Amino acid sequence: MTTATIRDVARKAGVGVGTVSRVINGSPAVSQATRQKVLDAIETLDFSPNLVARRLSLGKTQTIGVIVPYFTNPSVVERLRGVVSVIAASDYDMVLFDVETVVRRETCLRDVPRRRQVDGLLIVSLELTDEEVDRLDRSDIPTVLVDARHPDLNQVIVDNVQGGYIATKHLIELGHRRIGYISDFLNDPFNSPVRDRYTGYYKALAEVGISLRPDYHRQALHGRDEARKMTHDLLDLQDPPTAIFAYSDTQAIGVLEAARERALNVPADLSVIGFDDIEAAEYLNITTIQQALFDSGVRGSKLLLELMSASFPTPRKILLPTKLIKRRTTASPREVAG
Amino acid sequence: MTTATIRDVARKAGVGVGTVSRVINGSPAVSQATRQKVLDAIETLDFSPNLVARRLSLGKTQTIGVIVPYFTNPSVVERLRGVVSVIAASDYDMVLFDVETVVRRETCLRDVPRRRQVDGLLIVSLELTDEEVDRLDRSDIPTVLVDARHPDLNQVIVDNVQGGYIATKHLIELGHRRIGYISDFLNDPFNSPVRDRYTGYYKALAEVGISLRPDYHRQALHGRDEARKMTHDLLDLQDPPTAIFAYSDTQAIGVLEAARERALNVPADLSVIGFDDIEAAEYLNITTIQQALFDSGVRGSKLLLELMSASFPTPRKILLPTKLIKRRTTASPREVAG
DNA sequence: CTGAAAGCGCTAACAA
DNA sequence: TTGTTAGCGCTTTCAG
Repeated sequence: MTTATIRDVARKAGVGVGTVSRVINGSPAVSQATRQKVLDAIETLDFSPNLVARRLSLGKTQTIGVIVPYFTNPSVVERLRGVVSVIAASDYDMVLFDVETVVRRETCLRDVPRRRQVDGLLIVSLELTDEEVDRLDRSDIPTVLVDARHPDLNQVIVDNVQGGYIATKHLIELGHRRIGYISDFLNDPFNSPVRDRYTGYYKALAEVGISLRPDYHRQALHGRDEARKMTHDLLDLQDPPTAIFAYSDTQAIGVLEAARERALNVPADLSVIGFDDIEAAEYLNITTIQQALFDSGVRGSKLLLELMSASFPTPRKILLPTKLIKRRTTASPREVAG
Repeated sequence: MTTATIRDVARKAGVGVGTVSRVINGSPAVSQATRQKVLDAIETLDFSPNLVARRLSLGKTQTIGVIVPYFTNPSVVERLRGVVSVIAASDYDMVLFDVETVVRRETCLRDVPRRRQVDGLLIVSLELTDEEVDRLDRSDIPTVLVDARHPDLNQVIVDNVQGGYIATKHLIELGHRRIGYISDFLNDPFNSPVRDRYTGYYKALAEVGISLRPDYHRQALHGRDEARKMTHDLLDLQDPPTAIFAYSDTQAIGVLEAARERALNVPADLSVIGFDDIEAAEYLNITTIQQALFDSGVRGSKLLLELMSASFPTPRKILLPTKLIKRRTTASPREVAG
């Protein structure tokens, strides 16, 4: 079936295409009678305006691009849920770019703005280089970062330093002195949260005069299994930590697995605290640091929508707080509790 | 910054727009010298073709629409991961339509095809009425259903009857005779998996002469908490079930919660089996029926890609099997194991 | 091999 | 109030 065009409607209704366009777009400058004729023609032809043509003519795509890395990461998905919830309710379509490789990252970041594919861009959990930001600026496509920082861009971020601090402090207050931290690679230039949480960890330790033990910090690629292995390494130490702070809940689950493999009782033998408060953390009763994942997506897309209707003079930053959620994987260490 | 157009490039290179177009599209009918001139102009102007214009001209959107209900549902997300993985690697953009309300369902299903927004449509876990399918057919946009059935459409589905059967059979073989089933509403016209799994449950019971006890089947809206409540109802019965088959892992988690609230030991006091094998099921060691969630997304999008390049004479159906994953929430009932 | 020109379906400015 | 027309930026004949 070949779809009806505005021209077919015009012919059928015996009017010009301009008039049809006016009716479609609800212009008041059409007489009741003509409007009705056009409406009838639209009805019988089952006409609906071709969006692509409309977009070209308007110079607007009515589309928001969302770039996410690792669609496999539960916290990214949770943010995305927030994004979806507001975009679905808006007049915009949402096109999703999943970035898993460096090549794809580059093509997305370069081509999407340049080809005028989208009216606005939301970038989730992906840190940009200055050069990339420059190019973005030049394309003047409104852009908002969620869970990623850059001085020149609008962003919704979480206070990771505070989160790392709270987590570590919680363990210290329970009486732990030997506290490990397992995380993604600290030197990943695109992952500031890892560093920030580490900073918080460090701050809390320093505050009470516990000196940093480099061997208590392990890093690897993100993942449950990697975390499991790092935990074993940590527990193989002469004087192993009595508590482990995991960079993410996913990793905390790996820690728990390692503990189980060694028949270690959590929290009696080993305290574990995660980060994110994903759903699984609740199921598994993992003590964790909650960050507003869903909400960060909501706030980010709302900010973008605002930005698209009226650009701000200077980039706006929204900082979301974190919160300790005490559950069953943390307790005082044996030597203290006993 | 106003982006360069093909005309700017043509002027700069001193050629016609047609030639530029040929270069962009890799037509061999351009001399090496001209090609180089054009390439240079493109380079200096940082030109990239406007996608919307290209789409209008070609009459193709280079876009695949994906309609999903309940982006909150972990198994839907898992399928989506599969979809994303193949679309991201193709030349198509993916636009995501999240459908949470009836109104949105209707607008999506009606407008997306009619407005020529997409070249192909993937519908996940959403069952269509005949009328909706008719309209889809008339729009002749290639469509594939994932986890949803319809006689006239291409589809990737899972053998839910078999899954329900396997689950129930497993419990029977462990010695259970009083087996409950908690699920979404059976009479939801858009949710055939609920009915199918129920059919499997029924078949397995009938096979060994256990008569169906209506009070052993509870239904409610999907959700963990609803499942928790249904479980309490079941356990309040005079002779409560010794095993519960939950329609989904999410619901199985609710069952587990109820058991914990009653200080019931799982699996000693109560066996629980779920369905889907989402990640949480693994963490929580829930015995479940695995279905190829990710794979269903992969298969569905590949089928769609195929369909878009050459339509099939008759709708294709891919049936994915299910598999029992034994973990720690099922065991023989006390009276038998005793 | 290359340029000119006619669309793709719509919007909006301009006349009438 | 309405019809006509010139684009939007690209692709693709059709001549040459």
